[in-house]
Amino acid sequence: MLDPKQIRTEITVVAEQLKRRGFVLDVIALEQLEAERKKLQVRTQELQSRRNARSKAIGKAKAAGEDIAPLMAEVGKLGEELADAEKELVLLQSKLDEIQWGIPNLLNEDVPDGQDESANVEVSKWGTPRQFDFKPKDHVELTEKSNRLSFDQGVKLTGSRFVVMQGAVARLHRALIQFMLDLHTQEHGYREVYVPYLVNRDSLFGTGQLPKFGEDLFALKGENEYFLIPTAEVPVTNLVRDEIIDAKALPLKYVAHTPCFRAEAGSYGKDTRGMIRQHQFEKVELVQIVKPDDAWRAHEELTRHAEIVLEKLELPYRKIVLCAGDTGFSSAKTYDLEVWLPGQQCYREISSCSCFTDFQARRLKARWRNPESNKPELVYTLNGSGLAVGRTLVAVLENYQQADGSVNVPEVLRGYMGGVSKIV
RNA sequence: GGAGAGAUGGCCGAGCGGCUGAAGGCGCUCCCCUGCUAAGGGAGUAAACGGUUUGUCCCGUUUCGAGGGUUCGAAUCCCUCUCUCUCCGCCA
Repeated sequence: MLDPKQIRTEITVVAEQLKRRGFVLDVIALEQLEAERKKLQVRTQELQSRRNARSKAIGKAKAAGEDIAPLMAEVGKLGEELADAEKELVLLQSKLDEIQWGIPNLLNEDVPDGQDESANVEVSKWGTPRQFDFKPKDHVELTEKSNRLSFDQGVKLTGSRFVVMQGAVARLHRALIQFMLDLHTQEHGYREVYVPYLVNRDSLFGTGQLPKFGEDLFALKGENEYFLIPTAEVPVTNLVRDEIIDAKALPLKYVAHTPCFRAEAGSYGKDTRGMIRQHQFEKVELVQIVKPDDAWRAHEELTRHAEIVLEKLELPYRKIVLCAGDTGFSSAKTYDLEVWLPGQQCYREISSCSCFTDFQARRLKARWRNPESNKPELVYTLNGSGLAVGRTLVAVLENYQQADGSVNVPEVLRGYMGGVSKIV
């Protein structure tokens, strides 16, 4: 969430900035609620103060052996008045909270204007799409005969948008995960973490999935209110919830491999073919917790770490910066990496790297102790896919396919494949 | 699943109706002392929110796992929940 103080004191500036996203802030309603809040809070606190003073006086009088009856009578009415004021204040505050929790993050000034993905801006391009001397198949066709990628079996076991992998493809998928984890831990300085795949409401609130985007989540039935994680961002970033981190410990750099579960209500009809959009997929996620001053440098660095995965796999990609209207709710700036898919003859998103400034940290109460002020201040959080494994698998299959339907194994993965250089 | 114990500040840990926002210790900051190091002496050190000022000064409120209750007054008493630990059972 945004700083409530900022919303209060610079409401027109905030509203103006949010307009870039196409978000309309109801300034008048907010100002009115705020004025009421102020009045009520001051009144409530005044009543509390008087109640406290009276109660203290009763204590003293009692200790001195004086008659406390008159004091007791005086404080009686005060209590009722106070209870009413408190109730009203709580109600009002919850209204304000609801509005504030629904306001997206302010955008970094580098973010280009635009309403939707058509306005995203390409930043760079790496590699050149391979020229095939045959018509390249997409990953579905490629694996059809061998049944190494079976959407029918996924449907049988669960339903649409689930997949079963077998044999060499399943192994390639696992190899990708190992390769990514090793790269990030050994060369990029991340700490590997293993985290729960089920999280509670507080965690989802902390990273911003709740209360606004609950329909994208799978929730468990049962005694406890648990949700399947839509990304490792949720459990990993929540590691710092309610913590005050020593300045010397920053930056924290975590990498985690987890499955991700997304209901994505409303996405039906889009990407129905193949494993581009599944309810369950694997991802290797990078998370950084940094000092505010380091955030933008860290954002470039983290994005670079994701790019390197693609480069080592020799997969052509481009890097784009999302425009104002396409940038996610919690993010201040997002780069997407898009990999070339010969089967679709286009670039498709394979990584999304975002800087959330203090937006998540404020919800998380994630702070660090700034040695300059010696006071706790909010950290900045970042994350990015490094990479989405399912889509990387698709990219490898399609880019490394041969005319005979076999697939070469990328050089860097062969060690993870027991030396196998080709999947027949 | 059964039985018991517990949850207090950055950390450890006392308190068990008013004088406690909270003893003591550790850590941290500043100062003094000692030729480095080690040791020692002194002072300070919770957060959130609001008012006020925009001066990091002052005033107030809230917070001792969470929520409710008793009371003029709750860290302290009662109820519910969550979590942690110990023992037993079961289990990868």
